[in-house]
Amino acid sequence: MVSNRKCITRLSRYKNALKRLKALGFIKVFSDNLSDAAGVTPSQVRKDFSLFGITGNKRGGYKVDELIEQIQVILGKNEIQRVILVGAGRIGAALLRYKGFEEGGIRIVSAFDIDPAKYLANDAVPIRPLEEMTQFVRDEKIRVGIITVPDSAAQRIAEIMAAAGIKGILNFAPIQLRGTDEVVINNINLESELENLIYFVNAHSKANSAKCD
Amino acid sequence: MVSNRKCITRLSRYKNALKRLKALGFIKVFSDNLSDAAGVTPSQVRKDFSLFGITGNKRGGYKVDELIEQIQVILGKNEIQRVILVGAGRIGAALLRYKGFEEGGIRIVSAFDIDPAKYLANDAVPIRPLEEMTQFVRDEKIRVGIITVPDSAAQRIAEIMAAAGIKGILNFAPIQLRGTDEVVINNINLESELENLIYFVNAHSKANSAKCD
DNA sequence: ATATTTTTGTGAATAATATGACAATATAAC
DNA sequence: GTTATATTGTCATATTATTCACAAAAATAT
Ligand SMILES: NC(=O)c1ccc[n+]([C@@H]2O[C@H](COP(=O)([O-])OP(=O)(O)OC[C@H]3O[C@@H](n4cnc5c(N)ncnc54)[C@H](O)[C@@H]3O)[C@@H](O)[C@H]2O)c1
Ligand SMILES: NC(=O)c1ccc[n+]([C@@H]2O[C@H](COP(=O)([O-])OP(=O)(O)OC[C@H]3O[C@@H](n4cnc5c(N)ncnc54)[C@H](O)[C@@H]3O)[C@@H](O)[C@H]2O)c1
Repeated sequence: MVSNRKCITRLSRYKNALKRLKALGFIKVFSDNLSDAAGVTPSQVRKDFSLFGITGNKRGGYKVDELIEQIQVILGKNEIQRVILVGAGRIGAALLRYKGFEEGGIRIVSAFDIDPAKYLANDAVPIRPLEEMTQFVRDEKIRVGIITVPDSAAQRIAEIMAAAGIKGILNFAPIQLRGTDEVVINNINLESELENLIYFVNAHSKANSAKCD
Repeated sequence: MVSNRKCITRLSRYKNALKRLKALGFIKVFSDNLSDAAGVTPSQVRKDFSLFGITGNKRGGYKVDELIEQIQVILGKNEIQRVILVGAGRIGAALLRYKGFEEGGIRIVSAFDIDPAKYLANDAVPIRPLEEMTQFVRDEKIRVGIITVPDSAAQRIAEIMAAAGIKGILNFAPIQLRGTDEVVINNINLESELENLIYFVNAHSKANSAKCD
């Protein structure tokens, strides 16, 4: 098992780049085509592949179709990944209705909320009472959940998810949920992403005005 | 200038942790309180601070208020950061209406779209025709933009933004926009975040079933 | 057939990050 | 005041990630 976040993220990038290259008619690629398309170095590509036991052909590169297939298997894309979401508010609803996940083999099968005004039993993705979540997760053997509730509720929802058997959580609430041996957590903090960007924009403009001295 | 993404992200985390600690009544903190609250090691905290020239008192720790203030200045939170958004669709609308950014000193001052059905001249955050963006950015000296248009339009919007004088872009479209010397880009790919999570959930369950052999 | 070229796969070298260790020093205890 | 104690700030060390370099292998050219 490769336990390097960045490396897995690159794998997603390679997969996306490969799909573009395939659409452009490429049948095979070399590590430097792919690295170009993915914005990394060729040796990074080869090293990553080596880590996952992906092999190509000396002087022949990699067959695009096979490569996509191999990466997809590593990323679990050989089967549809069923996911639930808790908190059908603004951002939750945006995610629920996004078609792109399904195209990538990720299906949000149900949402849950505490607000009865949000319930929608017969939608493409039903929105159900929170109380039904635990049973649903157990019955459907769901392992991945998305949290889009207010920060004050996030920790509690994470605990309910973990107790129900969820093994991975994508959390959008602006609190840093801590993972355990049992549950992997990926915290997305959009304000922090903006702060990060703003820091670099400011640092950059200072560096440039310094250059002008 | 510190040019380490992770380090800036930690700074956001410290800031958030400090605000929580302050709410709990802390007047001063030590590197190990803070590291606990932020989920890093104490030496990481001190190392980061040292990098930014933040100093405390030997045996006295750091005064919470001063520390928050210093970090906020580094992150540009001493002034309101004005930001625009292009693509007032599902995810764009969720971001537009999110109150949390304003609380953190980040204000989305206007959105832009090509679909006249989306225009809303007199909303809290107006949604205007895309054609008005360039002028708006110039007049208002906006430096940061958020892209929430379909992937097919993202590259073009990024170029228009750059030409108008935008220096930093937070991109939600699932294509990897490439930064330049002039423009910093932070790509958020939510599908890739889910793929990442799913990889670790699967890898973990395999590792555990292996343990059971 | 043989030589030349191209490209992989990987171990070694380098670079980037994080942790550890501890001297310096401020505070508190006596 | 003196001693003991706690905590920072930073340099040394360890760990992790990336790039380099090149032998091995396959394809192509001669
Ligand atoms: N909207 C954004 O653009 C945005 C941006 C960054 C972060 N976030 C974060 O995402 C989260 C959701 O934001 P939002 O704007 O969608 O908020 P929202 O208020 O629109 O939606 C929250 C939803 O969660 C539901 N909810 C509340 N408590 C619950 C509970 N205990 N169990 C189940 N459901 C519960 C509410 O009924 C509501 O439907 C927040 O933590 C917010 O900080 C949102
Ligand atoms: N909705 C989600 O949850 C989600 C999740 C992951 C990624 N994304 C990505 O975010 C982006 C937006 O997704 P969405 O679901 O909000 O889509 P959407 O179709 O709801 O919204 C897109 C908006 O962009 C506008 N638009 C299109 N072309 C434009 C142009 N050239 N200039 C200005 N505006 C333009 C459209 O009029 C529309 O309002 C997409 O790239 C999508 O892949 C969305």
